[in-house]
Amino acid sequence: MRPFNICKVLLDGGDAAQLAPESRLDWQAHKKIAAHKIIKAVGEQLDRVGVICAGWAFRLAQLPNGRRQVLSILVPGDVITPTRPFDDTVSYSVQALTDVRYCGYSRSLLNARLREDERLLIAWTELITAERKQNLEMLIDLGSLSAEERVADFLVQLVARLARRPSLAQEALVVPLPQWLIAATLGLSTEHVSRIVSTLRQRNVVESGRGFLRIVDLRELRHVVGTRT
Amino acid sequence: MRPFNICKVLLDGGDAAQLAPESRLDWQAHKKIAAHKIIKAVGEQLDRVGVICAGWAFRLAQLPNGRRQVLSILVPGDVITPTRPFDDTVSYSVQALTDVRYCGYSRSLLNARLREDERLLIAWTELITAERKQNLEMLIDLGSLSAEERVADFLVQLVARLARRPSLAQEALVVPLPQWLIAATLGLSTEHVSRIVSTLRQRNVVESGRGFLRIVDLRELRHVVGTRT
DNA sequence: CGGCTTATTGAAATGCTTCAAAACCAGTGG
DNA sequence: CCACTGGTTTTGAAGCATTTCAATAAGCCG
Repeated sequence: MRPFNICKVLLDGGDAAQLAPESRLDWQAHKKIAAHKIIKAVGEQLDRVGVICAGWAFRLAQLPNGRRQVLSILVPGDVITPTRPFDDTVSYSVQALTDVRYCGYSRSLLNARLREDERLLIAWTELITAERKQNLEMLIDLGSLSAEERVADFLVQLVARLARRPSLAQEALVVPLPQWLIAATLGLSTEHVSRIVSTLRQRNVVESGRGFLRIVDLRELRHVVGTRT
Repeated sequence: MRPFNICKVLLDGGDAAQLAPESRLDWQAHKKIAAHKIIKAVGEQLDRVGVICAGWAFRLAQLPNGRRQVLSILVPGDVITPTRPFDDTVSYSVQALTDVRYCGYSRSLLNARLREDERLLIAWTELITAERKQNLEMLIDLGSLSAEERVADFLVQLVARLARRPSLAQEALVVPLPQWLIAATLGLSTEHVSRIVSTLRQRNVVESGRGFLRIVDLRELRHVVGTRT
């Protein structure tokens, strides 16, 4: 597996298949991280901007009271710390969900290129805008939707994101998410998520198993969201 | 009231008092908008980047089912569309809460300056990062906190933001928010917000009246958040 | 004043959580 | 290869936080 080139990722909307690294960005050989390990811890200093080449990860906020809120799910092609070409500290930890391979590019070189190349700067801006939009959609979900609608919308959004990555198209409808992760993302209890997934399974909308979930009837899933949305 | 200069806003962390416009940014005389009017509608094209000079506003998502989710509160010095120096369409409407004065700067000239001046680009990046952080904090609130904790944390965060603006310091503890707005921000019903505000008032933590709320005991408010956070 | 938006309060309904217990599955070491 | 272990999923029942419904009161604007 070759690394994602961050410039291509930026310019081609985050897919760009697997291209050779561009020497000027001072590419760093990809690192491998085992499932459940922490990729970036809170407060860590970053001199590199990482892109996920393979595997899934998630961004997590640990609250003092022990609760955990998942802030976003990261899939191959995603930039691990998108707001960080200039800023160099991590606010929320990023953890591997499955085994993950990612590679890093020099922050300072990337900065320089962003200023040289307007197209690149625009692309990077769009990357951030997209992330922001995801966050806002999530906010709307948590603020205005019922538990079932949240689960449905979450899956619909996730599938939409994956569909934008041609290289992931084949497996796009199987997501490697355990239910506790979905619960922590949507602000629900794992038990309730289990109940919701059960009913969806009975209606043949999804299949599920230990640690994964397969979308069978995307149209119906959209309909669940649309029902009250 | 003189307009906020967007460069100063960026470089000086969003305050910078009221400075004369910088001709190179093609400053536009500030516009006045009455309370409750829409400043920017969804889908509108923007050739200018706006900064609020006076008054409060909010960013709103209108759901098909009629529910409304407030995405952020905007105070004087805030950039109305922070991700839009490059992108030119509006995803969520922005409405005036009180009477608002704002002024616009040419998007294209700002773009050019961002590329010329590294300090400015960094400052702009930080602006976006701050916005993003606000969104994520909100996500954590909605996902993990009880209703009372949400209200308390919301106020604490808001006061913290205002405190960073020296020019607003005097009035920093009176926020012109009707309860329905707080409810729509935190994903609660207005009735429940009313109940929560009532108990806070009985405990002498806040005072409240039609359309405003005064923070009396910030320390206690923080304690409410800290209790379970 | 009259009308409209905002705030308050109560009682009933509900959606979700919590607690508890069991089944299940994947990996580990004997 | 099997039994053990730890994490995940499932299911049930009770409890609670928040919503909904309904009705009233209270400021504010023309």
